[in-house]
Amino acid sequence: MDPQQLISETLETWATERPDLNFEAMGVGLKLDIIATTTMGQTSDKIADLGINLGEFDVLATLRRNGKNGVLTPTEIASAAMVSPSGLTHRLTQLEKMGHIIRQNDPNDRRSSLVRLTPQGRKIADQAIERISQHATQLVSSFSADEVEALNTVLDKVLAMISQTITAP
Amino acid sequence: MDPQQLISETLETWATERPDLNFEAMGVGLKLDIIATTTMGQTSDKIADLGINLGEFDVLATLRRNGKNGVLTPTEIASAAMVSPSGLTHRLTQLEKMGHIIRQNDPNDRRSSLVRLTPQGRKIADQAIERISQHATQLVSSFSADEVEALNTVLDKVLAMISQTITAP
DNA sequence: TTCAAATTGTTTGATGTCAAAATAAATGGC
DNA sequence: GCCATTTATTTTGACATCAAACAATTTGAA
Repeated sequence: MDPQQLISETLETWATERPDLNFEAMGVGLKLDIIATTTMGQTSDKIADLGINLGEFDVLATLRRNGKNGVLTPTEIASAAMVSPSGLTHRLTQLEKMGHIIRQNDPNDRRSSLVRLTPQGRKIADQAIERISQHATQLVSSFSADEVEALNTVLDKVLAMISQTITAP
Repeated sequence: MDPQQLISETLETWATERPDLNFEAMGVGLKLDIIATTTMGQTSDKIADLGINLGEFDVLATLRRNGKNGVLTPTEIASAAMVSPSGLTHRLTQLEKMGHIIRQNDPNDRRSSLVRLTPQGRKIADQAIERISQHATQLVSSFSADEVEALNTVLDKVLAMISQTITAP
């Protein structure tokens, strides 16, 4: 079913059934969610033939962005990738199997380990980021610079609102 | 890690490592994704004590919005809830266990069935939609009517863009 | 120094989802 | 009317994720 029609129908029928409630804000949230889900799905498709999913890309990207070293601890990666410890362990295991990273002992802390990007992993990360940035650019290609600017401004405001809610639940 | 800082750091470091690429659009996508994920997580928390998750709420809501009948076939629900057939089966099974819906035989088509909202399920749906709409309203409470209007306009434009991409992959 | 508390990464168990196969029934061209 | 095709739902198998329990190690206060 067409997302736009689905959203407008949902809001209209709710307004009929529950005229005591206000659904304008919920409509914004609904749109945001569908946009995010759809675009992320498309992005995932763009890199599928590289053999990685978005979560695994996130790990490679975090390492790739970390300057020349390409070395981080699992804790550091988990924080940057916003993934649970157990989720990260799984991603690292997969990436290690593919040869995109290696796990080494941390000489300073035997509880920890060092995750290092391999040359092959770096290559995959570079190919993926090219496709991902281009796909995003294509999606907003119909917007003017002013419109993108305005969009960024309002999104930043929402993000600030959300951060408040996180720190004070 | 703070989402805003995470996004800005990500964009800055990518710009350093890959100055040949443009990351402005990707930044918009990143913000959208984090906003959607975070707000949906908060929304999920708001209804957790009702014993349902967002997917299950979506099913109840689809039935609740369907006028006085509160009866739909699984296929109709799956289309409206944008969930796979197998995913819907699982949701229906859970909801039936809780007593929020019942599955009846479709007298006109023996392959199909009729999913009916119980009075209990209707009550849960009503409680949930109250909390969800209020939470959304609270999240955009710092925006003026004009700002919400502008946000809706730009989101509609993005949605239209996405629908194109879907129909022509 | 010693040992309780905190930290790090992994394992385990559960959940929710999807794709594909399976099952059952309706439809339509001949 | 027959039978191949389509449609509706469920089942199966796989996967990514998380929370909680766990094992190993470090830290810090008495």
